Amino acid sequence: MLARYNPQEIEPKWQQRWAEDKLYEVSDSDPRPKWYALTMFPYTSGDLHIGHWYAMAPSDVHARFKRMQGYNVLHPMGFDAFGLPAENAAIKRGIHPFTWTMQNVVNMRRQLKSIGAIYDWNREVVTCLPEYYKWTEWFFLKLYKHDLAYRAKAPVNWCPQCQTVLANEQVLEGGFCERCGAGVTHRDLEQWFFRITKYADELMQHDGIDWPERIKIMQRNWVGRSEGTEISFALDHPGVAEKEILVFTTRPDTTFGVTFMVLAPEHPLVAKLTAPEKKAEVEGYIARSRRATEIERLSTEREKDGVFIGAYVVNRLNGEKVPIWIADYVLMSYGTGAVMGVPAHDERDFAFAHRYNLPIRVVVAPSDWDGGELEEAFIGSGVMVNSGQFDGIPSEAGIDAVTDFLAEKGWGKHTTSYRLRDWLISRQRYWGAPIPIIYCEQCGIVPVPEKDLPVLLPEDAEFKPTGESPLKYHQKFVNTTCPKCSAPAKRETDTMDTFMCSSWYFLRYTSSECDTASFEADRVKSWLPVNLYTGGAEHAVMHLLYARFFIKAIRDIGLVDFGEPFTRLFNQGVIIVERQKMSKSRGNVITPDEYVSELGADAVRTYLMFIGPWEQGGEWDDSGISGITRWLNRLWNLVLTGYRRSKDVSPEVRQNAERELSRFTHQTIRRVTDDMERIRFNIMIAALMEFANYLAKVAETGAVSPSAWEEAIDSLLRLLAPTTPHLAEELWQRTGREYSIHNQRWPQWDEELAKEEEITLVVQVNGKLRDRKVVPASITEVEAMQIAAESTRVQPYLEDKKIIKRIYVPGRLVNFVVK
RNA sequence: GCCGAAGUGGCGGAAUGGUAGACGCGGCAGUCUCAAAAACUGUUGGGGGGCAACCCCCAUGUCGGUUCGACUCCGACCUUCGGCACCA
Repeated sequence: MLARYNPQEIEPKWQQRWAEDKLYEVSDSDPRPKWYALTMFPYTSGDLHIGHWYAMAPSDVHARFKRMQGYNVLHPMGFDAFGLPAENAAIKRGIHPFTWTMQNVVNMRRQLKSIGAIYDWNREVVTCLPEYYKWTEWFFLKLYKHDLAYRAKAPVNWCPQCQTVLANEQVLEGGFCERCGAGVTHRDLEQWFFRITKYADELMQHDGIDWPERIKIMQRNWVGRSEGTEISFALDHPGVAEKEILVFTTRPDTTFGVTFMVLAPEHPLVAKLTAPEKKAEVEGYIARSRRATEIERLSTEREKDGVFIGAYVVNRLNGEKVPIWIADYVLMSYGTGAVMGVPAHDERDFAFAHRYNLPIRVVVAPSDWDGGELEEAFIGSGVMVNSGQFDGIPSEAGIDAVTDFLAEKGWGKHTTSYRLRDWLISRQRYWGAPIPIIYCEQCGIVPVPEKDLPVLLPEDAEFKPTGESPLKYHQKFVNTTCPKCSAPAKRETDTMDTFMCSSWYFLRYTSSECDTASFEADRVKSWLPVNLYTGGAEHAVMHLLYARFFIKAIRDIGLVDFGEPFTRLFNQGVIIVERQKMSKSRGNVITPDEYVSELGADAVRTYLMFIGPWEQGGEWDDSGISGITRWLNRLWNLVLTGYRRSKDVSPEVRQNAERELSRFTHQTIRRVTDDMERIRFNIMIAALMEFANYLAKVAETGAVSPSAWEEAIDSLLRLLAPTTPHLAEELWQRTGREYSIHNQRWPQWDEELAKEEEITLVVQVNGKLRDRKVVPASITEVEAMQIAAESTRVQPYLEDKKIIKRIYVPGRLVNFVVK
């Protein structure tokens, strides 16, 4: 009696054996070529959900595939452990963020082990441990020293009721505090930034890296480079030192059409320029705009409103007085925080001018223009009019002509502007890596000396529900002495954005036990850059852009010798539940644990890969998982039920059957290998299913020799090993093969053996399918044409018609175009 | 709103300019069984025709275009998903 497939028994057994044998321990000195397969590490949210499995299981399959191909594979795992939810747990449930996080780590590590992946746990990193964040702080000091970190004012969400800073996530739709419901406003704080904009141009380049086109496009749009002109408008206002306001425009050719100027409400000149009688209105408008989110402010659908502040600038090109307005569709963080209003040639300005009855002056004439008023903004090109000495010039040429003229006069210059802003890393929170800076009254900003790192998070911080950053009220933490002059001084109480922790964790995996450096240079040199980085598509822009910036920055500092951290990138799609992204706060989390304990890790791994293209993700639906379980059972029975050769098979039939078996085997190896390389897991599984179905038929007929059968089974098991590591190992052992299958080589295919002998030739008339003919693969064009023309199914469509064209696609079809 | 994707049987999907629906789920019929479950076998896009082997027409979100030929390329629109800088 054949034993039943029992994953509950074999999976723990092999996981234990592999661990005992240290099968997946990675050696740095292994002479084989290296392959670094990195999966984005999970945030320590508490439980591994099915979305995590969707990220981890397929990437493990690919890493195992590379391993069998003969690479020394590093496929590490760790935890992104700082962040907001830990602090929320502290406030809500009175549990310390460290305790909460480490409990989660323990649970998630256990869950991760159930996947049956090749993680080498000796290399695990946990970003909230001092031995890790010491080096996060160290990197901050490096960036600071090389002038890549600076302080500036920036707005934060502020709840006046709770007296606290809120994350965007904590602000409900309509701008209300999630905790108390009060209206959230923005408040400016002095904060730390990294100069990512210094690398804007380089970040737009993705030369030499194999990334999905859509991700590259998103990153380029995020950086948003735009060529234009900075124009100075003359300012002469009593009691104001500034003598100009700068604007950025991509359309200097329309400068003669300026009829107003718009400043961002946050613009520093607004307070100085506002006329006394306008003060109340302006301040009211500013207060309102401080409550709007950036998405709201930039929406092109929202009605543009604004307020005249009662002051003017002068357009130097024509000497005209131009009224200054403020409007919240202008952001302080883009360009110069000021735009010139050219209603005739910009849609937003047109709407704005209409609303407030501002003049609309045409300065670029549309080709069919009658000199009258415009129905809508004309944003195309034409001939310049009403533009002084530039009249008659085509507006495209006018862009340079006006810019050159302005530059000559010292009134402007060609410049490049970016949508990308510098990276704000300050967080007014406890649970993050402290920013290692000390403020001394005498010496100013003083970095913590490297020998004093890490700046430790105090364990006994208070998590008052209405407080600000707990560090701010922790006297022992705040009060220190200046490293330079030893006078009493205060520590920075903000911590770092967690994207900082995740910008270098992949370096740490190479040297996780090293306590004398952030990483060992020779180990990073041999492992990095990462060969294949996989993770959620939700990280397409921010994390991936920050990590690229970080590596470029430390390359220029001289710490690494490469500029791109991830050679190949693959973003899997998002698993959604009830049409929404899975998240604890939405309460729609699907845990894999029950599936794993009931059906086994191999079944869950396989199912997740089978449900569709990995990059697409999709709605979670477990209705098909039984198909995978059935298939694994069939594989078990197929391999373990002894093969019986049929006696009444002629030598000729046997020879044909064996040739066909070998062809199918080699075609399958080719398909599976190709699908693995191209990360097309769903059709890879389908190919394996087809192979297994075919083998079942072969077993039924018994037409091939036992040795031919064994050869096919051998290939099948090797092809299965990455996807179903436990099942493959068990079957490998039960069929008397040498432990471990995971140290075996990936099978090779022979192109000759895989070759088809026959093809189906499709015959079309005017592109419509009319017949199919099975013909030898070696058929010539002349033969194919003849067979096609002679087809009795095709003939009726050719009668009384003239063939005007014959199309032949070798190995595929013949198409007669008739009239 | 802006940026990036996706839309194909009852369902997940396959087909990357050349046979639409591979593979799987579900359904239906059968085998086994006292019965059921499991397992196995067959069948399964819609409509029409034929006793039958089969044949014809329609069909890839909507509308239009390019091409001998379009799920695939181009344009417009609709719907859904991801991101929008403090969730990570």
